[in-house]
Amino acid sequence: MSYQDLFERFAVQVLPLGVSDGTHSRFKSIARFTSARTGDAPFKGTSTDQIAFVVSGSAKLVAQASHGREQVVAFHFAGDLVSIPASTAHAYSLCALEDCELVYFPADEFMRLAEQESGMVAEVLNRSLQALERCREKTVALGRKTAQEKLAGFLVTMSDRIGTCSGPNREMVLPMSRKDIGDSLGLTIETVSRQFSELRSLGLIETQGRSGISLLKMQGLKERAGHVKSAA
Amino acid sequence: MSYQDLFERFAVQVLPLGVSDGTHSRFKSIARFTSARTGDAPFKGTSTDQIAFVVSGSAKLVAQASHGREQVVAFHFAGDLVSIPASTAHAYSLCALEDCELVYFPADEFMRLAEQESGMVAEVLNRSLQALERCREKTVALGRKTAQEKLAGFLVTMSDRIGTCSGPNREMVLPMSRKDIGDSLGLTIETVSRQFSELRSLGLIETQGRSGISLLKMQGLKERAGHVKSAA
DNA sequence: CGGCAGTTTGACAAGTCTCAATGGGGGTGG
DNA sequence: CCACCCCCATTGAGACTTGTCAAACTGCCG
Repeated sequence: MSYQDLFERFAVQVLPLGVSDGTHSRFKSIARFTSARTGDAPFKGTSTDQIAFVVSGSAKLVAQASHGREQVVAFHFAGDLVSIPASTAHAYSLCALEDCELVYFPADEFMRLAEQESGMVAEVLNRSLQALERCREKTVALGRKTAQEKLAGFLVTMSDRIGTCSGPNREMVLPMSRKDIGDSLGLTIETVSRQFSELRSLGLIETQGRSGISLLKMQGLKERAGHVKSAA
Repeated sequence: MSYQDLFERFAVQVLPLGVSDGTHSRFKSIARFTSARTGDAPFKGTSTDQIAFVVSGSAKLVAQASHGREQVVAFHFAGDLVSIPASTAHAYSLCALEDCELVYFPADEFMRLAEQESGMVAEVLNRSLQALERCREKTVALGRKTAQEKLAGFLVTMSDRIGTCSGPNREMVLPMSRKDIGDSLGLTIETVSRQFSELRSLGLIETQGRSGISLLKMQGLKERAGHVKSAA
């Protein structure tokens, strides 16, 4: 896809309707582009905050702790806007799960421009609040849930984001490996695998190959995710 | 403190400089006020998103999972703006650690008004991004750190927010109990207590009574917090 | 079809949780 | 102002979930 087209995808989804031509072209002048192949981490070691828009593909936002430990902070898909902080206590990077096309900006310039269009800041704020909400939910899972609850909750959440309906079931193709899932849930590969087997033997899911998943009993999965009753 | 004064505290810290009188008074007209005594949770069970400004005191944002498990998602102090979501998979509430004075708003009305002042949305966005950053750092701690690293990191972070310098050391009075700390770090009271003892016997901290803490060796604590080297 | 990376499964170790008892701080009432 | 008492914190022993190490298996790609 041409840079022109990539930018337009960003503009349609993020710039508010009726944005002035001037703002449109100013964003275009500071936009940068990159294609990341699976496994690439284009922002690794960045010394300034970045804002990236995922035009296509999927990616994981990874934080690195000492002793080579990695924590997946969030997964992102086409249409998502991701803020990638410069290194603080932990080093962050955005790593492609599938080949990705990205439009990105230095965060400070992006914010400066955005402030000139109030609808634009509001759009970014909405997306940030959504990211905050997801991060809070992940916090609860990491802090207070068992391995099985973590995986059940993960599958339910993912099916909302990338799943398709198939009769009463939901199906999806996970773009991430068992290691990525483990690094996201604070578990090891082995524990993730054991819990997949457990959910399979409980009849809650079926798997097709390495990445195909069918959720057979959404209700049962949600119950096992350890949510509070009020959440229907 | 009078409602008038409470609102002015909010206005000075959150409304942008040079905001119009109209906006100022519109915010004032939707503002609500409450005083929470230690242990009170004024937004428990709210069915709509709320935005709260902490004028004085300190509070914890708590998420409730099944089986009575609680996860402290964030601690907040005077001057903080907190977004409290209506219940989703988990029920959230803001609970006072010390007596609090709060100014709050229904989130939807707040956002609608904010959008009319671009500087206002930008201010809220900045604060949200800071909250997101803190939440991400917590995610790393919960997912990939040992009990000792969690507590060391917690003490370092808290000292940045509420600590005072005392020669080469940093001192603080923690407003939260061991249970709150455990619920924040995904640990039990007992494990938190054991790690306090361990850090004490390593000569990294001293404690005065239940809540007084002196951090004696910041460098040593940061190393034990499991941060990556690059973070000086 | 063959090789390899990723996944599954098993046995064992370790860190944290649970349950229980003791100790101490700090607030309250005399 | 002091003493008492209750709640929180600390410490200990044993159980359990998850991590670690190792081996076998299997999709998937060339």
